[in-house]
Amino acid sequence: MTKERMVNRIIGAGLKNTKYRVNIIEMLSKTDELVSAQEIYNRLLKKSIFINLSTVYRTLDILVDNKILNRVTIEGEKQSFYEYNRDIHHHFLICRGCNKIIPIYDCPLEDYEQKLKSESGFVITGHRVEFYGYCDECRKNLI
Amino acid sequence: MTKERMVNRIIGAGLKNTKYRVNIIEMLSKTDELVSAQEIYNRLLKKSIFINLSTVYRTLDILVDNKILNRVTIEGEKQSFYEYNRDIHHHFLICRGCNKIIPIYDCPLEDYEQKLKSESGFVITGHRVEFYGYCDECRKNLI
DNA sequence: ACGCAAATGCAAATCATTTGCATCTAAATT
DNA sequence: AATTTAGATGCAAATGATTTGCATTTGCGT
Ligand SMILES: [Mn+2]
Ligand SMILES: [Mn+2]
Ligand SMILES: [Zn+2]
Ligand SMILES: [Zn+2]
Repeated sequence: MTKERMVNRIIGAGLKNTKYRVNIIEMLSKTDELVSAQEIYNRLLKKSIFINLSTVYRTLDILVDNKILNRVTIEGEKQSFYEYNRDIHHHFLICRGCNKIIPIYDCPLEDYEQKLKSESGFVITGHRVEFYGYCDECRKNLI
Repeated sequence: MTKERMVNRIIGAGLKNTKYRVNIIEMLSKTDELVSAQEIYNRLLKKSIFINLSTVYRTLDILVDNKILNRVTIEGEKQSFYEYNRDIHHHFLICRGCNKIIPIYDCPLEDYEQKLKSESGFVITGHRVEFYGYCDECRKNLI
């Protein structure tokens, strides 16, 4: 993911090319972690990038609206998380021990959605799936 | 669900039997809707039951801790919703048009969880699944 | 009826997120 | 290159759901 491609995605969405937008896209495109707004702010600060927290929020909103990022909400967590949108349908495995969030690039629901559609009359436009449990490491610490 | 059984669930959990706890359990046990704390407050008010909103929250917390109710969070909604816990594993179908939430008493993930367990080394303790789309009625209004 | 721990009411605090408004900047236009 | 202006940003204050501290009340065992 070159800086040029990021700028192209920003401009392509009809947005102004600003350093903070590039910074945020850059950070998220380099990880598959889910990162909160506050954590984005903290990580930028660590790199001496002085963005205002409300600009972080506004930037995230706009980038989500333009499908450059995804907003993800996790059961039991009050803040939202963000990830770079790679246009790869996926779900999450979430450790209740260490709060690690692991993406799963696999979907068990494709067939089921068809079934649901015919049974319910609903037009299904998407779904969300999360698995909860304990990762290898945390499992060991469960006494 | 008789009032006596509700009182038994409360006492069985080691809690004091109070009118508000019974009122809230009673309300939720009579519907399969997901209801927010504020909406619970409003519905009680309509029946001239004058509970304080913070008591609603505290009661919900305790009843969730004691597995008498379930707390449910919905993608894109900031408040939590509550349902009576019937100990029946289920998921939800959510209409993006009218925000109707329909429980689905069926689970497409039982086999998949096993697979995931062996592949990831995770101990899986639960999952969450939601389907989003448009119900019959709202589909018609989609131009 | 008495005593105490638990439950409640009320007001204030908290926390993530949003907003109003003044100022600044990207980038289109002269 | 200077000018213009819509859109972006900073800052402080507002918001909305939820939580908390503390005084008062209530359920329930004695
Ligand atoms: Mn899927
Ligand atoms: Mn299931
Ligand atoms: Zn873990
Ligand atoms: Zn609908």
